[in-house]
Amino acid sequence: MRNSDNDFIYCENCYIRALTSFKHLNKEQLELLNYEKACNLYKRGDIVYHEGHKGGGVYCVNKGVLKLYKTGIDGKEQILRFAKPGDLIGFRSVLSDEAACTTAKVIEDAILCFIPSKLFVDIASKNSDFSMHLIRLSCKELGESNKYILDLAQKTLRERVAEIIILLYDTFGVDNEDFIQVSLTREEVANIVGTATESVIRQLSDFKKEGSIDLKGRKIKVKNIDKLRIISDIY
Amino acid sequence: MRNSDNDFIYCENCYIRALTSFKHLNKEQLELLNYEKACNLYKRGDIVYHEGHKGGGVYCVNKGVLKLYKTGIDGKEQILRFAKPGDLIGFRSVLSDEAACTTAKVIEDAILCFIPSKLFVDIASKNSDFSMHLIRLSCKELGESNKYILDLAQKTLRERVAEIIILLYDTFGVDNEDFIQVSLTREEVANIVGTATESVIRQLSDFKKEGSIDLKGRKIKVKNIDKLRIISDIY
DNA sequence: CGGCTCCTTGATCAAGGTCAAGACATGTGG
DNA sequence: CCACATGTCTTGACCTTGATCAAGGAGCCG
Repeated sequence: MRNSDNDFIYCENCYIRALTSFKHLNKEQLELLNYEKACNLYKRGDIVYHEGHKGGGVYCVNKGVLKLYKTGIDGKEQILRFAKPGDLIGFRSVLSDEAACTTAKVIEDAILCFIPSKLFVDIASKNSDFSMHLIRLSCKELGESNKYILDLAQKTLRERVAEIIILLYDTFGVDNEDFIQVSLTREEVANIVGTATESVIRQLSDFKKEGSIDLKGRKIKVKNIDKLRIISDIY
Repeated sequence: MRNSDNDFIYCENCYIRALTSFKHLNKEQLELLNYEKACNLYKRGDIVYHEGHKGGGVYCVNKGVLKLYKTGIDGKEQILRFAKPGDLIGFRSVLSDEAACTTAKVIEDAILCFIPSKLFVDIASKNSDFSMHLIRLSCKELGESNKYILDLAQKTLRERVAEIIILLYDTFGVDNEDFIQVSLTREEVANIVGTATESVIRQLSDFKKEGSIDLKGRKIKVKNIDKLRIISDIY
């Protein structure tokens, strides 16, 4: 984490705010938020918070990309989701008053605004539009987690890898050459799919042979998204 | 579902209410709830709501046990959680305004009180104690789902079966002979663990040979919970 | 009794994990 | 500029886990 007073963001003018639950704040709450929040620059590899620690607050992603993961046997990561501009992270543990159940690590240099628990909970309990938006958020995430449980339990590796490519495609979009705009190591992809690095590599090169994708270093080019959708069995 | 006017439950006197988010209602809201809710008796096997359908409301479990599952390939169920007295089901889809992502099926005869969406959302948006309690609920569930994703992705069958026995133990308790007080078919156990019926059977008989459990029909007697905890690798 | 459903066990097989080795890319210091 | 080290990627060989198939047993009910 780096101090970056010159990067100070005024909530009033923050265009990211429209994407978040904070769009429901009234003027007074917005001023409080602006006053109490702290914006900081984070570099690739920085850890924002650690699994098991009580989070002191919530982070609003203004710029960059993070991965949220749990650490399992032998330190193997299981990536649960990514966070990008407009996403709120750490609110689960703050709202349920439990320790963080994931670790948040920066994978693309980021600007994060920190909002202290107290203020966050305070606003939530006073502003029903805000809190209803949060409920919708956590219920949506819950739906996604439940879906992924089914996938892990029942789908084959091939189906899951196809599904993850689609997820990355939908989450990060593609550049003008159809390369997905995120750079993950093979190991990281494996840690989303829930498999071994070698297995992901094999599956990716199968998809390449079949003409569904192309590979250029860490970048994945999507050539036939429909084929992948059929494989991943989204019905 | 059966009508059961004689089973009518007055929210004011309902001792289950103290266990639920409804304990935060004021007198007026409680009267509304009492007036608008509908209590019904359900028999084992009854389906309360179906995956994919827009839920018309939320159910409060007064008595009985239900399983909540998603249906996967070839109709194979993945059980996500159970609901017992004091639990609220169906609120995820109501609050996120999505279709139900699970099916709710009765496994022990139940009394459920139905609360229409409109009333439920209305109360949530007006009563912040109530809505904060709901947030906490969904965030907790989210934490559990995330934990299970890690388990499915990284743990062996043996570890997962041990873990599920502990889950059932904690959720349903034991009778005076240490038998877990829930009756699940082997297939249902397999559908929690995320594996084949035969694999669960083999693992259970292994645990029996090792002296961790005893089996009597569908009932599981826990003989050495600590050993199971070590196996399931909860640290 | 026959006809269910569920449970159990054995045999077989494939998916995918693990191990090992080499390729490739990148960065560093001499 | 080269030699070397480091980290990631890739491929092949092998082996384990657990899925699948098949058959028989136990319990229950009309």
